[in-house]
Amino acid sequence: MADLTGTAHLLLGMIGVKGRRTGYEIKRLAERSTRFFWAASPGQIYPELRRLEAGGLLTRSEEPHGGRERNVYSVTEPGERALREWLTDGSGSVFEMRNEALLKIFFADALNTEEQIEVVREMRAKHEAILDGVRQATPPYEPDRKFGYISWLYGLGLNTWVVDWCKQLESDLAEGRIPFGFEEDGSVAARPR
Amino acid sequence: MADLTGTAHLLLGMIGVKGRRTGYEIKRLAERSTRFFWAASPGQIYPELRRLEAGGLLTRSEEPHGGRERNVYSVTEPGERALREWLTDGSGSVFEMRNEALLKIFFADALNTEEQIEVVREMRAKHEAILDGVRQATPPYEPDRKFGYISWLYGLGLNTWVVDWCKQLESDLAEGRIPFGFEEDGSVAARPR
DNA sequence: ATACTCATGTAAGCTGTTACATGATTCT
DNA sequence: AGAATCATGTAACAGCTTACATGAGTAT
Repeated sequence: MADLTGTAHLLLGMIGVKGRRTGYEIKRLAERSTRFFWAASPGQIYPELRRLEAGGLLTRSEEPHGGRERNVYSVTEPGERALREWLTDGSGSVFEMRNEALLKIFFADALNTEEQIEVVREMRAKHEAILDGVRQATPPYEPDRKFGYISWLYGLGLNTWVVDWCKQLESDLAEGRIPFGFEEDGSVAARPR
Repeated sequence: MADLTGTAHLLLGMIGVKGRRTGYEIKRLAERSTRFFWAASPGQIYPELRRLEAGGLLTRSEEPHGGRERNVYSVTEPGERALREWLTDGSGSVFEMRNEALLKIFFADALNTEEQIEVVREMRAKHEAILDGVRQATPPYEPDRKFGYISWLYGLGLNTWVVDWCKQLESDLAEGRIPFGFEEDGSVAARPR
């Protein structure tokens, strides 16, 4: 089977580590867990499940619920091997970020102080909203599945850090206490953080 | 002009806030500044500049350097308005993250302790590499452009936080000191971080 | 009866990347 | 002379999102 996409690894993991599942279940699971660091949309999930089935990494069993269609997927041996391989291959892993609010901050020299503060506030609001989402998605107690909880803690910690960073910057800007002063001699007087 | 893409805002900002520039200059600037939170590839930059010109937000002036083609772009009045509007519209801003190493951690229950630590180490290595890149891109002294420096500090701070988080988790795993214990009664004894 | 959730999927389109192509200039 | 950098661009493709379509079961 050719190179797997990000979504493929997500599906393989969800089914391989957490057990046999339908596309719908994975969709909901992803919405409340991996969404913040690895999003997956239904338009991607369903076709990818079929591809993985065609590639022999998953098997599908039709288990209708009444007259309602339902496809439950399980991992095959090759699928399990592919999953383990991915988890342990030490490959240079993808890390990407798109932060529009930070891009605005990058260009904020063009704004007055009021507006600058507003941009930072906007960024903080964004991450506070994410924090709300993370908190609502507190994982259930599963002693043999600690790593769901660990990555949840990451989301909590990271976004809290960002919110604090914004607060600090907001107050620095509001009180004219410019964060790190540029000295007359050209040196940068970095404020310890 | 229709809704602007992310790249369009980047270009508008680079030219509008930092002054008239060629596509090549923007490409290099983005590589050492916005890359970490808003990437842009040449295959996107050049066509988008042309689109913005066609839309009347930029003007192009041909200024060949010897026999070497060179297009310098400046912001028009509508372009400046569009830039200001974007910077101050308080729109719900994009924040996206794709963190493959964290996805592996999410599924790490399927691994043994050795392998789990290795996955975390991988994640740390990634962010240490990013930190190197950020440090090498230390912005120059520009007293009237503090916000380039501020967003640089963000990159420094954020990635340092992640590296520390990984270190903590690694040692917790290595010393069998499992981070936050699940108690017999089902409660979670969260270790303060 | 109605709305919501379960459940699966497709089609169109957007955004972006990678790889390639071209050619001039400058540095070593 | 050769390598690196300046400079612009295109073509193909990958990946993902949005919106739509369909229909059955369940709760109010």
